[in-house]
Amino acid sequence: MNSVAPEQSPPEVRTLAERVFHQLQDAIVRGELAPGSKITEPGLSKTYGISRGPLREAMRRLEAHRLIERVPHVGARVVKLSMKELLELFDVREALESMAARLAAENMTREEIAGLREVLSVHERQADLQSGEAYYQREGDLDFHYRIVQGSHNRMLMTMLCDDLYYLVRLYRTQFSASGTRPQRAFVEHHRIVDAIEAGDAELAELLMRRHVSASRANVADRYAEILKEQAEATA
Amino acid sequence: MNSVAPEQSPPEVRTLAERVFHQLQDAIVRGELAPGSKITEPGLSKTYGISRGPLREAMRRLEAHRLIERVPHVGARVVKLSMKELLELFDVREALESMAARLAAENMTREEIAGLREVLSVHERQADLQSGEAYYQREGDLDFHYRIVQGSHNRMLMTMLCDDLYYLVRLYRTQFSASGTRPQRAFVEHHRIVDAIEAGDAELAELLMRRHVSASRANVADRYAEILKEQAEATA
DNA sequence: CATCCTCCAATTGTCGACAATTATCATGAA
DNA sequence: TTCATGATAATTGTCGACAATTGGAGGATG
Repeated sequence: MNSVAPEQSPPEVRTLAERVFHQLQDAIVRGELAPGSKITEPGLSKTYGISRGPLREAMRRLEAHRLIERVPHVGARVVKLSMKELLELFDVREALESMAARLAAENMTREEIAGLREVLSVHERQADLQSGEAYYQREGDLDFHYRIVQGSHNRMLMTMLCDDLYYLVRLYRTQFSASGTRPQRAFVEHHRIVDAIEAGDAELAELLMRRHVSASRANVADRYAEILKEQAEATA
Repeated sequence: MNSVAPEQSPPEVRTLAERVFHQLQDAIVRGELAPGSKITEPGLSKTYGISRGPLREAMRRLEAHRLIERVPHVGARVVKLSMKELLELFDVREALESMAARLAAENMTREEIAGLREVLSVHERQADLQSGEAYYQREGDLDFHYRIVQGSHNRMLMTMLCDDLYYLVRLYRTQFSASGTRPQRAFVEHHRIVDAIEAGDAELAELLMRRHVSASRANVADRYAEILKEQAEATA
């Protein structure tokens, strides 16, 4: 057991359209389909060996999940996150995930909390390993957030975060090749959040999660400012 | 000018699939398609005079917007909100709209604030009219929330709330025939929120919006508890 | 040389037909 | 009567072909 990425219970692949939807979703998030690149229906149709009917339905779902952008009679492109949009994403995450933490503190079962602690200990072991493997850390980070959202017992929140926003988060990580968020500091923050949840302190859990996401956002913004500065100096 | 319901800038009706999507969206929100009723593709295809291709794409969009629920090889039904799901919706709104109010306090322009005050004054005039017209009050309430979300200048938030959640809110209002939210109290709360936004007090705006949505949620929950109680007495 | 127009290839939008799956209902047995 | 069972009708999933729209190449014109 212990797959890093949380597995969907029913992968829902009973139809061609759903299968190709998941395949495309994966390809986009992994960066196999370059951000901003145009995707044509005949092209994908041949690549995946299906007709355009189911393909178009898959694309409609991708569009709804904000992974591609379509213009009528023109075509579709893989979404390309700007820094502005990335910061917007963080604001939305801050709002939703802090609410999730609050609800988790109120609703999580003992078993769920135990599972959450298990995730934490796995992360610590990885941190001890001096992991240069940023990938697993990143996925592990998402795993942590996943479980808290699940613990909120709010299906609407779960859908919004796990089915929609987290794919965008993954996409951002590949697009910006974002290696680092301060792992050690994040670990501490994760621990404190779990402590608050276990204590049933909803307000504190909410506040800590909010700071956690906000700090992550600030980190990204700072890194971006640095990059801009370096570029300016390079051209000068 | 001054349409109560905010008009989308480009109604995006360049294709059959989009037109029928909006038509169906409207029909569902208005209750013309009964909640929980099954909708078949041949049926709608004949009703709207289009083939099943574009219709299926429209249905995929409706599914993504949570207005219908589909099961592979079985069919689709108009969504029927349970009280549990309705309360979940309020939690999500509380998280997102309080964030929107905070951002609005930081980013709204003078013109936007003026427009917001205009909305308030329209509501007051309606309130003076002893309006039994709950409908306009409800739409006016959404208009108020719309403008604040717009004022956040966060496109992702705008899409989530205006394009997705607010249709569910409308749907709930028809399904539960929810006439009343404490209009007079809501007006006062609206005013205080605008005051905070105009003062640029992000924290206060956020807090007030949060309380506003939370109070609305509590109101719904109380009404529901009453109904349950009445039903229990009726059967007894 | 720049600008506009025309035509053409490619892509998207739409349609009707066929295949696969499911729900219904009638039939019969316990 | 009730339950299992199988045929049948209806609905969903998929496909290929045709129509409509777009973007660009190429040439004509100022």
